[in-house]
Amino acid sequence: MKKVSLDDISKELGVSKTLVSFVMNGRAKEKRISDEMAEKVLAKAKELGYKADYLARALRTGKSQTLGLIMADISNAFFSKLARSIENEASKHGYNVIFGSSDEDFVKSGKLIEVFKNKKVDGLIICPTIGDRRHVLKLDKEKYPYVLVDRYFKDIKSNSVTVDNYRGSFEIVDKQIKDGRQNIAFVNFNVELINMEDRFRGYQDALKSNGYRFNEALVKNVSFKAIEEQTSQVVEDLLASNPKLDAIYFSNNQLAFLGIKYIMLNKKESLDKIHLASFDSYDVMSLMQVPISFGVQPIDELGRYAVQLIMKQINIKGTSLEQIILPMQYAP
Amino acid sequence: MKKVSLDDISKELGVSKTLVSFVMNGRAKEKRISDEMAEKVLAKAKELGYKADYLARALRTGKSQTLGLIMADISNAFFSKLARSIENEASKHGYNVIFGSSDEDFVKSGKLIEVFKNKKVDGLIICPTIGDRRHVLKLDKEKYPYVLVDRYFKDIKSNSVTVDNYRGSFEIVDKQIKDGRQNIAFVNFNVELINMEDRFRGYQDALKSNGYRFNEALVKNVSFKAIEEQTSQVVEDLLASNPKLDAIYFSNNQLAFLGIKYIMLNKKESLDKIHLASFDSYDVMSLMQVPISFGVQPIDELGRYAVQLIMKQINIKGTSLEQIILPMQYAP
DNA sequence: TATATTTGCTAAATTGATTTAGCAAATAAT
DNA sequence: ATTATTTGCTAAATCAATTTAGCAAATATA
Repeated sequence: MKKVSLDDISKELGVSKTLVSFVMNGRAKEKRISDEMAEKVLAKAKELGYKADYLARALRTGKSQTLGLIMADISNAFFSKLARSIENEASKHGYNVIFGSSDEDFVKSGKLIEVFKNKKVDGLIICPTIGDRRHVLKLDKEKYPYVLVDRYFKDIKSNSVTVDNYRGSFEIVDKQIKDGRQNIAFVNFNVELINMEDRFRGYQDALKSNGYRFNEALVKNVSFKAIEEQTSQVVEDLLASNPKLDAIYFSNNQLAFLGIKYIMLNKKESLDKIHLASFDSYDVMSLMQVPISFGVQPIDELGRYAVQLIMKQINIKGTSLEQIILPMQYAP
Repeated sequence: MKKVSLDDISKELGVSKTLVSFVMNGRAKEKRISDEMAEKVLAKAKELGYKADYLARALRTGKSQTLGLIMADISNAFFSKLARSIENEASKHGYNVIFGSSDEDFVKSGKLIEVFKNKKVDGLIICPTIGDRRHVLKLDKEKYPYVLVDRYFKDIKSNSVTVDNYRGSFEIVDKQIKDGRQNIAFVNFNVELINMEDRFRGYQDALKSNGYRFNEALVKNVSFKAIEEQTSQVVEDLLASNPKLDAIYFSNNQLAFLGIKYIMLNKKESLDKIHLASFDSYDVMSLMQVPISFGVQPIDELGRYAVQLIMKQINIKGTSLEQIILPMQYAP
């Protein structure tokens, strides 16, 4: 007793559904439909509570008014905020968002891409892992609209929105040095993400530009799959084998959280001598009674620009690709 | 050069697409299609890289293999974890999730419900606000599959998965009292959410069962729209006007976070005398150097059961409605 | 007055699947 | 040998829109 179709309206009015369709799509003038007829149609549509069926329209037009969003893990604060920003901006354009988490696993993301394409999303917003390189190349070849967020590939020209990971990381480490820290450890993800690489370079160059030598022993890599145990292990190692250590810099919020957790529960006393830093943060970080400095990512803009780029790509054919790099913000 | 349709396969093999469709849906036996023909079809489908078009299928069958998820705000830790759990479970059933945030605003959620229905999601998972009552009733009338999560309506029989807010709240306050706190303030949302009400009742009854009298002046309500300023204000008031105050109990994670934030930045010294409690938590809460006790919600189960209920509703007609109430877990 | 143009509208194809109803031919039963 | 059943397959309708091509009637132009 629910669904009202174009047919229902056209039959009630004794006109063709072509006409109704034109009116409903605001093409009445263009298709020179008389004003009175257009009004009658609109009135009847309102009366019957007509809503165009997205699926039917999408099938015919190939446009679903839906974006696909693929991130490592929506339950991570960074990504969930990003998702919200993307949702908001998409909504302004009349779009909804269908999402999936890849857990930094390109097999998962590959499947998600295929399914989303098959569900005819009008564009994909992807936080890719290294392994997504071939998926991205495929999208390029197919000319499927997509935007990379937070990460990108140096040698693939894509639409992308990222923060200036190198600069941000440099500033954070530089500040540590200016504040007098001499032995700064770096805890990074071992996934070969371009942004992780850039953060590493920022760390190295900040040392170099201050005349410090790079010490291999102070750099630790942690695997995403065993992030909790390995972060603990790595922090334990750093504390145990570097008596002069006076700072630990974590390359993202998860690592920082786990590192802090380990220290708070096991080596709280070490905080007297050791300062902490994190590229990325959680809201609560500033409230923790821990000596920590951190970067703040412009997540809102990240999402907003991502949607804006994908919208251009979708709506304007022949739009050129853009790489947007946003500056970091800082705290304490 | 991309899309391979049933027609393509049927033409290449010189058979009807009916046959191809049957084979692709695993109904070859049932439709007594010869084994060799079935094999030929499958081989050709593989060769051409055929993937059924979800939209076309959805249009015909009315099933989109997509769930609609409506929550207050996906960027909130509670909801983003819930979303992830829902995503995981949905994926096991071959479903994707399209989401939207309502900001506790029933106009927004109403629109989201309409759009998602129009996009033919097979079921809705909703964290409703009070105002969603009529939306839920409408869904009932239309027999549209939905599940309420985290919140429900006492007088509407729905599928729902919630935690035992009353019991959880009671336990938290009871523990405060057992630990010697005598003047326990309660900071709550002023939205008339059933779970907020239940938490309030739990607070009241814990006081009563311990022979304490309920003190109106210790209960403060905060509006969702001005949550940050009001929480600060309310905490300031409580501290200022109740010299005997020895505990503040926040009814959810956001309030607790903002309350802690205010105290840490403005009234840190008060923490000597005052203990904090929160119904709900953030991961980091246990690491904050703050005297706090909190409940831990079984978010994973919340999401898992929600999807399981909606799947039953979708797949088995005449399934009866279930109300699942999960026990809380606790920390410190 | 004859031709051209504009106005207002419609039939039918299309999108890509699912599904109902049913047709020949082959096999089985009587 | 005749009827009944089974086997293997297909045509066409359907889902609900969009869009192309085009038809009469009314008006304008020559």
